[in-house]
Order: sequence, then structure tokens, then C-alpha cells
Amino acid sequence: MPVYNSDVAEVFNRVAALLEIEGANEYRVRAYRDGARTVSTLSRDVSEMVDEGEDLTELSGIGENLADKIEEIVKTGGLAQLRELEQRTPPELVEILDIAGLGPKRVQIIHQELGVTSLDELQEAAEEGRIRELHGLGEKTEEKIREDVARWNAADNRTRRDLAEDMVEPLLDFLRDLDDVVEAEPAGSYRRKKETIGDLDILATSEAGARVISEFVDYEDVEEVVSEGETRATVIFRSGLHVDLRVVAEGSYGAALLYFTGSKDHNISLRSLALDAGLKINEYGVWEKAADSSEPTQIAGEAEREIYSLFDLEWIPPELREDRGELDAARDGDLPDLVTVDDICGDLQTHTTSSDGRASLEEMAEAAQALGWEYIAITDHSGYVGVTQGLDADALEEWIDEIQRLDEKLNDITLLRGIEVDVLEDGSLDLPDGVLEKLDLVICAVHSHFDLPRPQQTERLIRTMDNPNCHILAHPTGRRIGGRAGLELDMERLMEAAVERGCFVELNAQPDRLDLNDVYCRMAKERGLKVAISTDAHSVEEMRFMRFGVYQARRGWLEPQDVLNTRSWDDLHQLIER
DNA sequence: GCCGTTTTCGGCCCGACTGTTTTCAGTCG
Repeated sequence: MPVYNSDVAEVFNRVAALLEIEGANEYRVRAYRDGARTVSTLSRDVSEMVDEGEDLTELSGIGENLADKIEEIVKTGGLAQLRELEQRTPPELVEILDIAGLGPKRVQIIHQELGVTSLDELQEAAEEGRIRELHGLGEKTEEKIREDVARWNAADNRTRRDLAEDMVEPLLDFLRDLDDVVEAEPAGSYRRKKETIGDLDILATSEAGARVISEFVDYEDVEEVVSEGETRATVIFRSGLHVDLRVVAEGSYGAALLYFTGSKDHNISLRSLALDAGLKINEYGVWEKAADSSEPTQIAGEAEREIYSLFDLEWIPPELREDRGELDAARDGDLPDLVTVDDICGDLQTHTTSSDGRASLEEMAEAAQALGWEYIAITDHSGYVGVTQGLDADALEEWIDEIQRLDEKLNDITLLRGIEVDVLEDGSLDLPDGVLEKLDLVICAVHSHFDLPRPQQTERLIRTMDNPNCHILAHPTGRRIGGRAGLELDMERLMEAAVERGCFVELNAQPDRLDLNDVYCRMAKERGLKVAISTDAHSVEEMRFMRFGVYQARRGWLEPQDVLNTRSWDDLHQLIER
């Protein structure tokens, strides 16, 4: 049975959680989590590295011990250590760690004293008033546990970026309008442009923190105040979104923004650099210890750029701050010149009323002009998936003529004759080559048979790319954020096959797709595989989704030259012709 | 458990807030 990077990471994360509950050394626990992260963001299959006898200790955070364990997991499909841990400590306790306010110590006490081993039992114990009997826990903690278990059972607790945007903007307006607030900016994963956010971090500068906090907790969207101090408050919005506000003085703005933007791992690495230089970084600034034992003096803090430069680092865009090599790159002057929406010249996947879109060809063309695109590919569906009411070969022939007629009338924009053609179970396409050859752009997409085994699924898509008419693989994994998991694919192999055949992959900008994800974008870049960022717009409004795709691309280290549609149509045409 | 042009042992980021305490442990980000 093949072992994937995600399997190895899962084993390490479980080991870490169980060790943590058992009270193991926190740095040992962290070592397993670091190892899990390293493996899961690797742009190669770790099992392949094992097969080829490569030295895994070259990987950051992987030493002799973890290297041996990776090998064991790859070769046997499991880890003896994890099995032993699960003998000693009920594995279901791991999910109790996710309950707010319950860390390893309390989980251990609740388990040992009350025999609780699962979320259900935890809920029961809380409802029966047994939690409050325990040493160090009381009535309030018990109440919070009850509420959080209910919330945890209720739903998926991450919020999609586009939905978060709708809440963030009004909140920022509200804060910026307060007399005491100088600046208010989103930080955290929102600023790092992650596809989903767990909670929302907002940073404000003010000399009157307590007043700002007290206005904030009265904001109209706030349903519950979780904590409230002089400089920080945590609230829960009616939508269920957790929002943290931190207030600092202006002189600490850069340090605070850096700190609250994270990621946690990026911060830890940066602080280690500071320690090496004999300095200390906290959310208020960078501090130098005085020779005598008097108070340390602040030597930076107003701006992020100044703090990075103190350590001979270029300013690092928030999207890169995941501790995936960006600090080394910043030191060596090798940071990517990340793609922006302004670099994009056109949209390579859009739909009209000719299949399942809601706007006409004319309306889409007009909207594309308004956005300043040089070209737009009209890529309605082929007929295989009944619900999309797609085009068969004859209808497509007529449609091609219609697009061409409109294109000839328009001066400022080029309409590309395209199709989003279905990939059938065997990898062949849903339309004959004869008609595909007449198109400017053929993007191939899986809309059925999502659950083929990994080798078969991978072969299926490689066969699709064998067809010289195939230009781009649309939404390659088919995942839906908060919905479908996506195809099982050997992505490394698929990308290599794409490069060999002169095919390309899409980064679909629909906010519930964002497929490819950031890690796969970077994998593509490292293999010289260019990526098309397309909105897959089914309406005029959705053509504005381009920014979400660009955010994801930036998280994947993509530069303008790594993206297909930063080129004029003439250049792009030459590139995709096979 | 990892890591090292100061170290192969002894470090490992750092502060706010809460709740249950009587001075602080646990949790969180």
C-alpha cells in the first residue's frame, strides 16, 4: 500500500498529540509537529525519497530519529511507537485537545480523574457537573467546555476567505472611525491570504487601548465576549467567527503587525535569529539588552521593514510567511517577485448562458473589457455532465462561429474560442478531435468518477494530456473547500507528465476551489510547469474572483513568468501550441 | 527530538488573559 506525505504527517501529528497528553517534553512534542509540517509541505513524495535511499536528515527538522520513523512508516504503513502510545492513552483524547480551554494538562486530568475518553463523554461529564469538582477547574471552565463541545459538534470551524472578507471590511471601517484608533489592519492568516481562516486577527494602534477594546466588544456583530483585557479582546461574531483585536501604541505597530501576522512558525524562526544576534523580539519591538542590567532599550518596532532589515533580511510578503524557506530566501536576496492582479492579462476560463453560465456572451465580453483584460476565453461545458447543459460537437461548431462574429466586432479585447471538455473515465475526451482542433483553447476537466484509486486516477489524467488538443488541466484535484476532498493523484508524476507533453495546469480562482493549492503551485514552479489562473466565472460578478487565485498563487511563490496568463495572447498562443 | 563558524549538551519565542488561586498554572496565538 502506497504511503503519502499526508499519511506520514498524520502519524507524526498523532504521536505529538498523545505525547503531549502524556506530559512529554514540549520541545519533543514540537519536534514531531515540525516534522509533520516539513513532510506535508514537501514538494516531493517522501516515500520516493526513501525508496531511492536519499538522506532524509537533510530536510529541516528531520533528524536521525524522525528519519528512521519516516522509513518505518513508508515501509510498513505504520509506526510501532504510535501503536504503543495508543495502547497507553486512548486515541480519542486527541480530539478533546481541540476544545477551547483544554490543553494537555487538563485533558490528562479529565481522563485520569473522570475516565473521560471521548467528546461525548466529555459533554456528559460537563453536563453532570463533574468537571467543576476537579482541582484547578471550576464552574466557568465547565460551562465553557459545554458550550465549545456543542459548537464543535455543530460545524466546520474554518471560514472561507471570501466570506471572511464580507465581515472584515465593515469591521475595519467601524474601528477606523473610532476617535481613539489611529490605524486598524487585519493580521493573521487573513493577511497571509490563506484560503480559509480559523479566526480573524485585527491589529489597531491607539494610545487608549482600554477604550478601543470596550467599543469593540459592543460592535453590532459581536454575540459573545470570550475575553477582554486592556490590550486584547476575543469575541465571537453572530456568524460564529472568532475575532481577536489587539491594540498597541504607534511605536510598536510594525513589531505588532509582524507578530500577529505570523505564522507562528515564521515568528519562532525569526525570534531565533534575534536571539543569535543577542536581541529580543516581542510584539512591542526589538530590544537590545543593556550592558549593565538596566532595562533593555527598544531599537526598532515602528515598521516591519525596519525589523527585517535589522537581521539583514528583505521585507517578506505576508503570503510567504509560513517558514517554508522564506527567511533563507530573504537573507540571500532570493525572494520571489510575486505575481499581482495587475500582471494578469486575461481570463482563461469563463462560462456563458450557452452552458451553465448566467450571463450572455456579449455581457461577459463587456465585463472583461471593463476589467481591462486583453483577452477572455469562452469555455462553456461539453455535454457529458447533464446538469451543465453543455455543447455537443454540432452545437460547438455553431458556437465557435458566434464567438468569432462577436470577436470581429470588438476592438479592445480578443475573445478566445474555447471549451471546458469533460474527461471521461478512461481519460479520453467528451468531444471528437476534429472539433477540438478548431478551438483556440481546450481546457480539460474531471466532473465524474472522483473516487478512482490513485494510480488509476493519475493514469487517467496523463492519458488526457496525451491528446495534443489538451492545453490545460482545469481544477486538477477537483477539491471543494469545506466539501469534497478531491481526487487521489500522484501530483508529482502528473506534473512531470504535463511538462513532458507541453500541457499546463490551472489554478481555479473560485473561492471554494482554489485548486491548485499553494503547495502544489510551488511544486509546479519547481518543475517549470506554468500555471493558468482562471476565474471559472459563471457570471459577470465572478470575473472579479481573479484576486483569490492570485492570492493563492502568491502563497505558492509564483512570479509573473510562472503564470500563463500574464502574457499577451500572441505569446500565450505560441506557448500552448503543441 | 532537533541542532550547532560560540555548543555533541543544553538550549529550544514570548506575552496576555482567565480562572482558580492567595501567587500562579494552563492555555492560546
